[in-house]
Amino acid sequence: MHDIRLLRDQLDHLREGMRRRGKLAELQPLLDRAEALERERRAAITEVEAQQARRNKVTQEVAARRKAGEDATALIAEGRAIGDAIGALEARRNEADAAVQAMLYELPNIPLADVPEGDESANTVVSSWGAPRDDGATLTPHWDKGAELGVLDLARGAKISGSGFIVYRGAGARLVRSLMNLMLDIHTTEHGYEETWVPFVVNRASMTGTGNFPKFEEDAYAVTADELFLIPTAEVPVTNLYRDEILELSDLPKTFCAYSACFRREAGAAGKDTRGLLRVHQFDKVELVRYATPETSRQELELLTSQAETILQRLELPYRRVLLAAGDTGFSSAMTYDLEVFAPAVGKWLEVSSCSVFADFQARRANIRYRPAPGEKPRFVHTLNGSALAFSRIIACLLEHHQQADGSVRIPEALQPWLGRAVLR
RNA sequence: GGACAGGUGGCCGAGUGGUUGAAGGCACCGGUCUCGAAAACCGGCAUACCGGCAACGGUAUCGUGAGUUCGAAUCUCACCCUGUCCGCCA
Repeated sequence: MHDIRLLRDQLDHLREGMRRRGKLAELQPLLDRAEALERERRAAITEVEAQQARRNKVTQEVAARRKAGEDATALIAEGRAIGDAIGALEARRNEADAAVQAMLYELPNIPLADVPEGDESANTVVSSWGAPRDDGATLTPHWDKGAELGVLDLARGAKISGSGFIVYRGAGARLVRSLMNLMLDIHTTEHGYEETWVPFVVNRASMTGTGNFPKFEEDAYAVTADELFLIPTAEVPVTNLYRDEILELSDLPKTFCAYSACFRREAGAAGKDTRGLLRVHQFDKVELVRYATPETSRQELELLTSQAETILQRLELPYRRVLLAAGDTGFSSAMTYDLEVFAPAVGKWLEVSSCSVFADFQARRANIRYRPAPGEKPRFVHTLNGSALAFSRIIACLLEHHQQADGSVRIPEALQPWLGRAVLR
């Protein structure tokens, strides 16, 4: 969420950010209305407070007269009249305030200066590692290979839950557990992250804090009886760990990693790249989250992304780093790198990680602050997060990229101690 | 799920209708003292918003929301959370 003051002081900046996202035409009317409402809101506040000040004076005078044993009937009547007037004014103020808030919740973050403007066609490959296989036509797609090896059981997943819910079996199930161990161990021992284990359902305030709600509520599975929501990513519970808290400067950067299952309804995505493990309703992921100062957050995005890349290198999967253009950058994000791995049999680059810096967009929503120095006013932290990594697409890529001529699948060395074998056959 | 008890400032804690934004203590910041520190003493010390170039003025905030009242931390209702006991349970 944006600082409401942007609507008064930096409307041009806000407008320019929306333009670079390619959203100005769509959002211009909203911005105009928000700007007008914000003025109305302030006028209403001023009026309400003036009447409240009047009432406070009258009230105090009543007290004084009572104490002196004098009559206060007239004053009490006046107070009653003021009270009625305040009621009406307050309603007007609350209405304007709620309307402005609602609009602010609908405005995406402003992209950083080094984010290219335009839609996804302006996404830029900034680096790459390893060589994608060019013999994809001779390879078996992961959904067939997984079934053949007995590690994937898509049909039974669909039976017990629905399409997009995956059953891993045997070495496949152990592969999930192995990936979790590998990733968490690297991030805790080599990258210094604190390991956390967090709830997979959260309340509305948490979903709002990270920017998932209210705009994207339909993307989440809800436990309606308790008004709880299945997390789409561990980013939600972990970023909200310090919601409504004030950190010390010495606490920063604060860094967490967490495994979680991730739940996404994928409403509206039906039929699009949904084969096999490409797009599923429930998947597993290890997530990295950082709380940073505004001064270091941009640089920490580079660090975070490189830490995610470490995992891909250990898994010996060729990948590329893509800087998302403004129009393709997520709602809450100020700048995002996607990591994509080539799945040769599918013939596509699969997004296996998305690393973002949110500036103070999430921190303002979630009210996460830090004190720059003792006695100084708290400021909003900057938040970052990135998948490192999402398992399902990694498993798809492992099954395809590491396929051998005899139909077996080679297990990268880093994974072997956890999986207890060097080959799936 | 049931029965009690409770939610007050960074922390502890007083406060049951009228200068209480809130006593007192701790912590923190500045000063005196000291070679320096501790102790002692003096002073300061919430947040957000509105108006104002500023000085400053105003408003709100005692778990959350609604209500009663001229006036609510104090009274009423609903909800949330915490603790204890009981029940249930991996």
